[in-house]
Amino acid sequence: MQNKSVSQTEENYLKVIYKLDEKAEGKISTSSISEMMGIAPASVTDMLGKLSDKKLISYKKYQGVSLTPSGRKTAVMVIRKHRLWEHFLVEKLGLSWDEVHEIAEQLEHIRSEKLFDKLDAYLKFPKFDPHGDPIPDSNGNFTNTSAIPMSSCNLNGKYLITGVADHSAEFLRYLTRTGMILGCQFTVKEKQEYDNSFLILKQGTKNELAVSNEIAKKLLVTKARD
Amino acid sequence: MQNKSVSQTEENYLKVIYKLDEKAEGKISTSSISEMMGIAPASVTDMLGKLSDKKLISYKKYQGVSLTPSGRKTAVMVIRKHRLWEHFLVEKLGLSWDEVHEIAEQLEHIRSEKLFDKLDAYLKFPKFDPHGDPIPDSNGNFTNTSAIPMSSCNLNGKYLITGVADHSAEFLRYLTRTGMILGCQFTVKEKQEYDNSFLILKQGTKNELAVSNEIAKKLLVTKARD
DNA sequence: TAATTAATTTAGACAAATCTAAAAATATGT
DNA sequence: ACATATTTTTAGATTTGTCTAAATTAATTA
Repeated sequence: MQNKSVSQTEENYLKVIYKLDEKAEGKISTSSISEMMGIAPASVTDMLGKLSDKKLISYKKYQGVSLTPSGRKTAVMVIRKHRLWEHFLVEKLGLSWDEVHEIAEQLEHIRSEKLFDKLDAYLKFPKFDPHGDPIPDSNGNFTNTSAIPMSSCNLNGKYLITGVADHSAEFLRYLTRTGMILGCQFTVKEKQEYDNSFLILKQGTKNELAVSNEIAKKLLVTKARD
Repeated sequence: MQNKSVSQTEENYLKVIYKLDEKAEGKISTSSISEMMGIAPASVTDMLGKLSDKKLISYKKYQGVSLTPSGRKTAVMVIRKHRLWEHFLVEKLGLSWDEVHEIAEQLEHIRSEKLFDKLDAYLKFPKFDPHGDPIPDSNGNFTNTSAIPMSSCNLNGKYLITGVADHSAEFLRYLTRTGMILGCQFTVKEKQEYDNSFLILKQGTKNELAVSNEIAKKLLVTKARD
């Protein structure tokens, strides 16, 4: 009953299933996986059979899939590697947060326990990646955060930007341009009724900044003490 | 006339062809590639056809192969990536020189110009990897060295260990155990006629060390000023 | 140089991961 | 609840990189 080896492709499927599970939008369907991966539904069905044979997912035809403990662990370890590399690329090599995802997609499949133990230590066991996503530790445990979407901030509340819900390069570059980067503190000055947009005042600045509801939904914040 | 994309597998073939070319043992044959890669000769023939179609090698049936400029460039860039990563793994992460090869074999296929520019700068543009092999710069130029095998050292000559001709983990661990690591300086005290072994005195030590011809052939040294 | 041996290539097959088109199962709407 | 629409699966094909066995070419040796 050995750990059968898991291919890169299989790792990618598990990662996507994990992410769909995390979103908790009910059943994980063949089509949702197909759509997220840009792969034909028939190909997904095929792979689900293989992952099921390897006991990485449980799968009944037409009924959607779920991760087994072993499949979940594999997925979490891929995510751990991805986020550790992203941290490295930004903090050590000085790449920007909008250009590390693609590179980390490649690096996340490197196989070497020891490498990742050493990398983790070298980076001082970071808890979060450059987008504010938690980095699971070597046992697969995540740090819990109480981040909420900016769209649910209270008037006059003081918050800290701690994450993003949209990882696209375009969105990240928009945030960089407007100075809404991780760690930035702000106070909600106004909440517009008609379009749910905000006027915020960033700490250390003078001019208020308008933030649309679209943007606010994609920004994750935590309450700062006033 | 675009750069067609080169698969990981193709990169590995080009790297092996490059290394066989470097050894300059005459014609690069199907069987030498087969042997070095542990892949059946028939499979190699097949791949040579593909590489030839892509103009990465020139290949006439039964006549052996040689790299085209484009194939050589690809090979050199793979070697550059491999050696940069090895340097990183040893100097930054603290892995030992006998355990980095396998990991670098995976890392050498990561695609991102920018990553390697940044990594190179981060490592301060190293000229040599942990085994003393030269790291080509971003234009593919190698630093020239005048290393010779230790087996051709002169009696009473003073030398510096600067490289290895055998990269196996076993050999590297043997060197580590006996303290014959890169940068170590020594003087040749005796040269045995009957077995071509040496007695050397390492700088800063008191006891002479016996080095068999087998070992001496696999150690690369440069003359030190006396 | 002719015969034998060795190296190389060809032919045909296979596994992994994908595709398209068609069939089957499930879900939806009046 | 039945007809229709959607989702999922099956079937069969394709590409890449590999294999073994057989055929062909080149090299060696008697």
